[in-house]
Amino acid sequence: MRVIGAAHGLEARIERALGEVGLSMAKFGVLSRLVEAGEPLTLSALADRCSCVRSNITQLIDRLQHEKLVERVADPTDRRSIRASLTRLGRETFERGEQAFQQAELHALDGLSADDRSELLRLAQLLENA
Amino acid sequence: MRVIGAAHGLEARIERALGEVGLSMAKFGVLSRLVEAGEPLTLSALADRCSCVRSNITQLIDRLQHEKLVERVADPTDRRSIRASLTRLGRETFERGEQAFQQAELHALDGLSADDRSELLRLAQLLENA
DNA sequence: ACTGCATAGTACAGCCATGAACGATTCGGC
DNA sequence: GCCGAATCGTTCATGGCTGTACTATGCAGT
Repeated sequence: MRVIGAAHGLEARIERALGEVGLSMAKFGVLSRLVEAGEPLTLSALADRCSCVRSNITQLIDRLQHEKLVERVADPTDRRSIRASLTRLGRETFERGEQAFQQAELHALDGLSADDRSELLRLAQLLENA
Repeated sequence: MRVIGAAHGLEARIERALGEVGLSMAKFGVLSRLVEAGEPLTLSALADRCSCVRSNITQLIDRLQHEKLVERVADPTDRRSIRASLTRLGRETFERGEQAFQQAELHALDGLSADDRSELLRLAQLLENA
């Protein structure tokens, strides 16, 4: 499936761009969800929004915490839960990642006309709901 | 990037289909290259054709060999090289994987018209060469 | 021949993702 | 109030992928 190969190429480009600020797609995804939520999120909530399993989030947060981009904070209303909270460094790193991401995105679509882009988006949505 | 999400969905479907004959995309890819080459390939050649690094092939072949789908055979002309050779079981498993793969591929594109499919292919190729 | 360099495969460490199993907590129904 | 079911996060095993080192071998050029 050629489509998959093309997508892998795209991913690699974005991954490379994010790599320059020390992020991966996975880490950037987590930071994005935290930023857009505007408040610390439960690890389960994070797993839902990242469309992955909870054990994956555990590891991702482990690494992000180790890099001081997020913190684990207790949830006062449910002692089972742990919330991931963005640190200042995390928020800053996200913003730099955002720049790199958008730049890579634009650069990747250089060769496509505006019509092509909207057509591509339409087909992608069609595929997802099939 | 919505396109990447759609591609992941596709991959998951194919992966599930291949799973029913005990294969993954990665393993199926290796078997495909061996079948299309028609002869045992060195691990480096395999890495080139699979567009991945050699250490990845080492592990993949480890697993395939463990499942008796391929064998490691010495290369008489270069004592550094090791060739991966399809077993009878490997060839049979590939053929069953081929069926599952094509079926999943067709099923995934159910919702697209013939025009949409060729358009999708065109855009994918455009993206790859950008 | 010998030395130096490229190549082949592997070992190892790390990242990302999954699924199964587990202890801790919460909650619903009785 | 108590018990069973659901939920929370973690751990472990497995698989796929990368990049870096390392050994063994081949291939110059001198």
